[in-house]
Order: sequence, then structure tokens, then C-alpha cells
Amino acid sequence: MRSGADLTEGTAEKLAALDAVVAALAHAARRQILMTIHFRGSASAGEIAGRFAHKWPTTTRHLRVLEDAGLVQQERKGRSRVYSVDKSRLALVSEWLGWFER
Amino acid sequence: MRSGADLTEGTAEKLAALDAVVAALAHAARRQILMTIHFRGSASAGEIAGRFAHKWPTTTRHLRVLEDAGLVQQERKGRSRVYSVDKSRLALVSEWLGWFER
DNA sequence: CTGATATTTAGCTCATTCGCTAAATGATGC
DNA sequence: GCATCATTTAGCGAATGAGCTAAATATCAG
Repeated sequence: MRSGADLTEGTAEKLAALDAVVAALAHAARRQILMTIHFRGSASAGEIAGRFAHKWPTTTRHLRVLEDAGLVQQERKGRSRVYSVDKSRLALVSEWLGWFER
Repeated sequence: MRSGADLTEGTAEKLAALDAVVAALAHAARRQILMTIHFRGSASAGEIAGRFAHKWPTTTRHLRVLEDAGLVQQERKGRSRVYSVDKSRLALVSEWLGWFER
């Protein structure tokens, strides 16, 4: 640990991860997608795309953003891709919010 | 309460507020600004602007975004404006994260 | 009132993001 | 292999966002 490190600073990797996560959560559609997958346990791209007003390719890209942020994982199951939520990355946000507690 | 309401849904106002808050937090500079104000208790626009690489007007606009999201409050003190953090809006984020708990 | 200080507002440019449609990929069934 | 189904990738146009400089506003000191 570097001496004199700013309290508000984490490791560079963590900062980058937080940034990606918060940016991914910044779009309402992506928050909804995350919720949808979470409450269903998992869902195929088609099931997700079917629930939203946007066209499928648009949803696909939202999924990509969520995946790049580490918020969802993908698994090929035959010709469909099944997505599930990786909650651990959400902890980065809680952790950041923790600085403001009390 | 409307029957059959989606669990992932809140009131329209709350959703809009959450959206503004998350969007405001999506920018690293704004997160840093929020931290800076929080740990100092309060800070004038000049004190804040002085700590960041960006030009003052850029920081001013970030402050505006934070204020519009209800994350900071402003008070005129002579010719300076003193900002302080309003933590209550951050609770919206924690609340949203709560859907994913356990 | 005049000048200085603190901060915001206006307006511009560049980059990114979001939606779309059309085309490409990859797996399955015959 | 050929057709089909599920999904992604490519690429475009419009909208938004972030940075900047220059000008405006507001308060205080004399």
C-alpha cells in the first residue's frame, strides 16, 4: 500500500471495475434486464429480448455491456445462450456507498 | 397499489430519482467530487474545483448534475457557494441493490 | 460607483451511446 | 449439405455528454 494514499482511492483495477459496473447500471434498460435475469434465476437471450420494447440487437448489446462489467455470465446451451447474474460485482457498489455511511 | 405490479417497479418518481442518481454516479469525477465534499463535511465550489484536473466550468457542471440528482445541496455564503452531501438519495441505490441480496 | 473575487451560464467541438436494419455466425434437424 | 432457429456483429444516424474558452452574474471592499 502506497503511503499517503487517498482514502477515496482503491486499487486501479477495482476503480476500473467499479466504473464499469456503475456505468452499466446507469441505463434503466440494463437495470431491468439485470432484475429480470435475477428473478428468473437465469434466462436465455431470447427470453430477455422478448420482454423488452427494444429490438433484439439492442438488447444483445445491453447484455454485452453487462457482461463486460462482470454483472452477468453467459453459457451456451445448444443454440441458445443462457445468462445469469453475478452478484459479486454489485458488492463494489455497496462498498463504495459504504464510505458515506453514518 | 396496482394489482399485478412488477416487483422490480417502484413509483414513477422513485424510478426517475434512482435514474438521476445512478446517472450522476456514473461519472468518476462526480463520484470523486461527492467523496471530497463528504470527507470535508462541506466545501466551496472553488475548493472543489481546485482539487480536480478539469477546468472550473467543467466541475461546476458536474456539481449541477449532482445537485439535480439531489445528491448535494448548495448554500450561498457571501460570494462563495458551499456544497454539502445529501446522503438520503444514496439510499435509493442501496434499496435497489437490496433486490439482489442473498 | 468601481474594481476585484467567486462562480455560473453560453456556446462550441469531439467522442460516446443508443436505437435501428441488414447481414453474419453457429447449432440443430432432416 | 440445406434449411431453420437463436443470437450476435456491422454499420448508420440521431441524441447525449464531456471537455474547453469566453462572457455573464453576483457579492464584497473601498
